[in-house]
Amino acid sequence: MKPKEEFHLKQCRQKIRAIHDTLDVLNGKWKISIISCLCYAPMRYSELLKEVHGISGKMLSRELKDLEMNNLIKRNVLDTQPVVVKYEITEYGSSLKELTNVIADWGIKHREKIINS
Amino acid sequence: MKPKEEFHLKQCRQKIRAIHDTLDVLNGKWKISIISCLCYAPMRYSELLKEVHGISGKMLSRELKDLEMNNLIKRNVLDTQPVVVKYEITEYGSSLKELTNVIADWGIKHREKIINS
DNA sequence: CCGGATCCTCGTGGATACTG
DNA sequence: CAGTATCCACGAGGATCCGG
Repeated sequence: MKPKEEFHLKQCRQKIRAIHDTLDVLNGKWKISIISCLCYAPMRYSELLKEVHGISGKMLSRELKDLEMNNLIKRNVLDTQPVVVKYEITEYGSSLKELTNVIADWGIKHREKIINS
Repeated sequence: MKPKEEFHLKQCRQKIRAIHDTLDVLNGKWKISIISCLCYAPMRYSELLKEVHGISGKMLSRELKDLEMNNLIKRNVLDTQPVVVKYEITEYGSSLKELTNVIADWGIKHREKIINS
């Protein structure tokens, strides 16, 4: 193998490892949507349940717990009656905003392509 | 609700729909890695099996079939003995390159953050 | 070498009912 | 309102063997 190819291959492997690292944190089909949603505004549990279309209550609470563990979102319990819980994105979580934008942009293009074919 | 908030909410919903569209095509934990790999060079089945670390043969062939159906990659059977099969990225598939870069970049940052904490 | 077929396991995820 | 608990179905995904 030529040195140049070998270099490319090394880059490729590093990239795959990095992608795997990201997907470990954002696994499942909901987490990116939740992050994207909370990038716009803090939201309550019930609001997320409506906005993230198709998610069930169990999955939402599970995913929220995961995201909180990874310090991507923050859970705020407001001291009211009845209880109100607000989820908001952390500073670290907002570093994912570009990622969500790129994914959403491609989705829009893809949808157009499907419709036109 | 104020008009401005309502506008934001609309944007948010559209974005979530777009994200879902993308994830429908790139579901599972392997497709993005495969795409990223083929962005570097066309590869054979057995090469991908080594490069995409952890994937099993069954999953690889299944994912490749999915990606081919969505016109993101192309399967080339070379007329040799024994048979050689090369997978390469299509023009449409290469429109995902930016996406893979952004995901990989975040993965690298995230790994650094984990190590430093 | 490139997979397909088969069998098996386990996690994902929905539905529903229930608690504070 | 904001979840938890339980039950259940289904598909993801691994292991292994087989065929062109």
